[in-house]
Amino acid sequence: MPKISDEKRAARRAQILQAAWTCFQKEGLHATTMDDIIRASGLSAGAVYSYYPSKDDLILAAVTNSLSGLTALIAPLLQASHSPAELCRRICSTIDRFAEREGYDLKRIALLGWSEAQRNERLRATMRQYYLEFRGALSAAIGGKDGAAGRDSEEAAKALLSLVLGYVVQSVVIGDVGAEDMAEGLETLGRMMAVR
Amino acid sequence: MPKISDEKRAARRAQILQAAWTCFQKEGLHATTMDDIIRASGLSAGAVYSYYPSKDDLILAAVTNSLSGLTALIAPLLQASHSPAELCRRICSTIDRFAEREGYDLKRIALLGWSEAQRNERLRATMRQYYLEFRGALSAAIGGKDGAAGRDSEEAAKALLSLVLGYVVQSVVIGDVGAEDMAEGLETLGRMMAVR
Amino acid sequence: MPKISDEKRAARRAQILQAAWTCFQKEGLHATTMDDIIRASGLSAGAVYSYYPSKDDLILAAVTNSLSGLTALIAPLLQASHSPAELCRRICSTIDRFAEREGYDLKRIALLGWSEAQRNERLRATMRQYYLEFRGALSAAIGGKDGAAGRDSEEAAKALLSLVLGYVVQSVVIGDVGAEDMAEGLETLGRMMAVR
Amino acid sequence: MPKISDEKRAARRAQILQAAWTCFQKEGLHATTMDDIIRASGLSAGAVYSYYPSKDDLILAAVTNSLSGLTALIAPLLQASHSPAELCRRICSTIDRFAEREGYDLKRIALLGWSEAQRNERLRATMRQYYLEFRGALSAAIGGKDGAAGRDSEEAAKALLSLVLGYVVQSVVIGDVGAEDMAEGLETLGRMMAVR
DNA sequence: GATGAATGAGTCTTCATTCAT
DNA sequence: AATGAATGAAGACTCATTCAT
Repeated sequence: MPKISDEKRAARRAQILQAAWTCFQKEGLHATTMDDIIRASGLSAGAVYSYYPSKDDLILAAVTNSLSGLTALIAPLLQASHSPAELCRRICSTIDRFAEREGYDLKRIALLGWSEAQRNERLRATMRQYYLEFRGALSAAIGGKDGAAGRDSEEAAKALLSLVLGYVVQSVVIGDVGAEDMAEGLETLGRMMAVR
Repeated sequence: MPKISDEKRAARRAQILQAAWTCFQKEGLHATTMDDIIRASGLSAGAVYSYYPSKDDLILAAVTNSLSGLTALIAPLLQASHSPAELCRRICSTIDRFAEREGYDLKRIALLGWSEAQRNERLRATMRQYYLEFRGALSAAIGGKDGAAGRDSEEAAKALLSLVLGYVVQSVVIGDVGAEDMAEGLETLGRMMAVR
Repeated sequence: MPKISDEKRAARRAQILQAAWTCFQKEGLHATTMDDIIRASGLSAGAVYSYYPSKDDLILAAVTNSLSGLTALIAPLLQASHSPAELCRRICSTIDRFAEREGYDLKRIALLGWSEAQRNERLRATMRQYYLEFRGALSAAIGGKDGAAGRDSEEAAKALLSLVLGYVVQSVVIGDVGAEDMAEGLETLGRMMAVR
Repeated sequence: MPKISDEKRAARRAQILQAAWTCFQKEGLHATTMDDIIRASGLSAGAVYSYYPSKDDLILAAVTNSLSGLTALIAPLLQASHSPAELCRRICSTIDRFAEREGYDLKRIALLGWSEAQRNERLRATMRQYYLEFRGALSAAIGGKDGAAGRDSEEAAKALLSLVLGYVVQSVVIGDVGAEDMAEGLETLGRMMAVR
């Protein structure tokens, strides 16, 4: 029987993760020092290190956690039957809503994560896996509609994922895009190609 | 060594930038030390610092330089009349080709830049400006075709840019996408929406 | 290492300050590197920096500390009633004695401090305040004797302070003066002026 | 026959020294970089180094030069017959006047020099020699009056020199003293001792 | 003689991590 | 289990001096 209950442990981990998130997104992954996180968490250095044995673990956990949090929110959207544009709009909106939570902006974390993934093997593998699964779900959601899964819906899912990822980039780097833009832009592009 | 010629100066700057690129993309922006760059450049610390007064300047120059190099390659594509899917394919292909140059991968630099832009004012402004102009050119290239500029082609350009940015992200983070996927995926999505 | 006691903290600060003093007076303020001090203190770089956040802080602390140490020694002299010459002799002797402590020469520190004060705002303010107070006490000690405070004793205090400061300079730069010289020199000057 | 005339050489040396003075007094001896001096002098690095082979030489030259400049101004005062107080007033006034010259404050240079002398053998020897001679002249000027040179006038000269040196320190560090204060303060002290 | 670009050892400081208490 | 003081290996940057042209 551990001296500390499992719930307590989980609560501590969440507390630390929350502090890390807040710091990471405010300062970036590298400009954030362990001391920043330690202070923000209200715990001692030793305590933080007993829960997360290194800064890299904390980064991995922060990214993983935010990714799976998002998945939970998006999964339901993929069950219903929507047009690609509608699906795109809903996914982007959901990301926006997720991003608005106190002290935590998923979009910024995402950009930080992609950057970090380039030199962090474990993080890269985790993110790769996540995006692969997400894209698979996207493919199923699209392809399921007309039974024509396979190559076509794979490519469509890649394009759709790009729209979502590109939306995140534009939001953070340019800042003047909304979920509507993606959906309606996609429809316009569709019409332009149909005209031919 | 009396006054150095302007060409020589430019050559030195390029030499340093090349060294910085190589290191940045191999190690990431922060894991790369000035010492790495100095050693890779074959110059002394003082020499490097006399050309670029700080690491941040070097980062800004590396990103700016890669962005404008890309612009030069992409601009011609925007003059010809292509369908959105075709345009998308060509842009992505061009990025791929640009990325294949020795010791220099634009896509990775892009991800690093987006991440860094979040805490580097100057870099953020520079990138924002660049993407805004690129998207403007995209809008003109699309809208010009059927005379329907304005809101519609703005949104279409936003979607198209997302496709390209998302392509970059998927290339680096997942690694299994090609320019074809974006183009054909977009066409499939168009068909799916037309069917309705 | 859990919370350290206040005495221990103070002891550490003193230990570092002592190391700094020794180095400063041996090498001068700027020729002394933080590494010198760190090595002399027997602590690690991080430890030293956790007690004094910068080299400037260490300089300020070293000067302030030596000034206030001296004050404690001189204050009693100002209570008793002495002729100006006698007062001058006693102050200079006290400085000499203070200077003889192991690894610490107040006179040299003083010269270093005056020099540094010219480009260190905080140090300048601190020293100015100290000398002003010391001169005030001198004025009171002199003026109190014959009830003639005011302008006269102010000027006399300025002259007396000069005698002391000049004694410090001559001691360090020339090296052939003693407390006696100041006292008897002053008396001689007095006699020379009285004769007229 | 040198390629450059002797006058030209001397002019160049003076030009460099003037630049050095200005920088030294503005920034201090160590905060002034050779580059500062080089830029202020309007010459090239190589040129400056051909006239003064090191920064230490420049420091020594700047201090020596200012000391001998002062000597020239003070020497005449020592010829005339003045009371000690009067002599003190005149010397201090002369220093003040000397200090007011454009871009050059003797007092500040003096403090910098004393500090530097502690770790610069050559500078220390030079200054020591200068002050010894100055004090000798002082002793002669005082002692000459009543023919009683020797121990008494030696001590009186030491005290008088202290008055002057202390005046410089108080001027720079406190800032509220004038030549009058020294003279009248000395007279007051004399009277106070005579009363006894 | 003059130039100024280049050198590179040396400076101050930070910060992820450990471990004695 | 928890604490937080201590560690020390880097890191970014500077600057007196040199020497090829």
